Amino acid sequence: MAKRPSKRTNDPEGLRRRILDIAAELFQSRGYHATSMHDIQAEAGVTGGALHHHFATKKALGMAVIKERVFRQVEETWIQPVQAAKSAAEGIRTVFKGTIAELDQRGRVLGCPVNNLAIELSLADADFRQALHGVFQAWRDAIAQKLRDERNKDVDPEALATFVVATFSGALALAKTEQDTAPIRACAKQLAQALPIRR
Amino acid sequence: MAKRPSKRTNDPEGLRRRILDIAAELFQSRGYHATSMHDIQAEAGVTGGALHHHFATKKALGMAVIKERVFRQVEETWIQPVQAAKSAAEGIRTVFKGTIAELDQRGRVLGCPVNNLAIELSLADADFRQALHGVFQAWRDAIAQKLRDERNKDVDPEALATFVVATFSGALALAKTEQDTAPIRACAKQLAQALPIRR
DNA sequence: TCCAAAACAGGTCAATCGTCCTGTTTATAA
DNA sequence: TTATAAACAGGACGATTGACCTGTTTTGGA
Repeated sequence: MAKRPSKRTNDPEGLRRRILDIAAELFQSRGYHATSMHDIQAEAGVTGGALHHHFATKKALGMAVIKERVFRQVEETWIQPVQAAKSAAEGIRTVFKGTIAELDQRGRVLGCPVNNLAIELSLADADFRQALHGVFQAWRDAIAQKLRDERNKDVDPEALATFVVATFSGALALAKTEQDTAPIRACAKQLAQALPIRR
Repeated sequence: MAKRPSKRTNDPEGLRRRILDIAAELFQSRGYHATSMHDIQAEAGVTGGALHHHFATKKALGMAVIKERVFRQVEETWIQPVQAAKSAAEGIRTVFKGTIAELDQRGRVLGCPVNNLAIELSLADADFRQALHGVFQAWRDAIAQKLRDERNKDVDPEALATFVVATFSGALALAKTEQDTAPIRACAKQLAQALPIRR
């Protein structure tokens, strides 16, 4: 018995994931306000009904992007590598090197996903600010914890972790404006001198 | 003879300056895309005709804000103080300290004006990117030149200057998201250790 | 005094924004 | 099978956006 050619197959999780992926991509490359719901609709290939079904408002979509995409990116590119490294300094160096290599390979520098949204949305909405603050905090905490484990009395773990996060975010902002990884390389070099236990 | 009560007094330069001031303020606190021409019109107390007469497009207004306001802010808060300081390290420390004091006094942290616009506009428009790149360059050059004057063989002036600019921008982004100057203080402390000739 | 250009007033315009509506199809459990 | 809710289609909605237009007033040089 031949199956009637179904016109549609419901896949709520897959659709939701596709919308989130596209939204995260567009929010990073164009910014939140410069990306319209229609853009996301067209780019993801979904109808307005489907988009509204999964995310009733643009803010809900933005919050989901932060909590389910941006946070995960920070976990993957920073938190896990730092935890897995044999020392904080080693982990930080590795992440910088990896970032530079990845961006050199790709054409464009889009900047730091957390920082991009943080700057555009922190003052616009309290919920956005809190969510982004949480991402920064987790990022910083992972580095601080690694530094704490090393029990180096010359090191202030919290301050140094904040310093690393700030420098990375700033370096990517400069690289974005310059469309070149040179600023990141300069910061990686200078930061290496400021990190403990050179080896 | 009593003067006829004139309904209007033309003051093109004053009006232009007022529009630029308001636009710079709104672009910094709300962002470029989140600020409408109507917002600027209302906030500056000018008519649509006057606004359009001085700035035909929003982009033209944005470019003028970058070149005539943001650039000037960087000159005043960074370039001049660094040039006037007895050493680069001393100048950098002074600017950080001044920024912290100013922000602690004020309620809100709006972030770095250059960085705010750079992140939102660098990928959106080539002219914006170039203009903002120029501001970053002037900022960095001033610090690099001061470092070069000191002829310290252990210091790479360009790299260290980039490092300082990145750290400052990133620190203000963190402070903006946290609405607290703590990240800037942490960065100032860590940066001081990385600067040459501690005194 | 006269006149051309600049400065400004006040509103219109199509396009686009985010939201939401009604209807249809698909999946799920009884 | 049947009922019920979730998933999705496709557009409509009023509000707002940036641009710009015509008309009036002011200004400064001839």
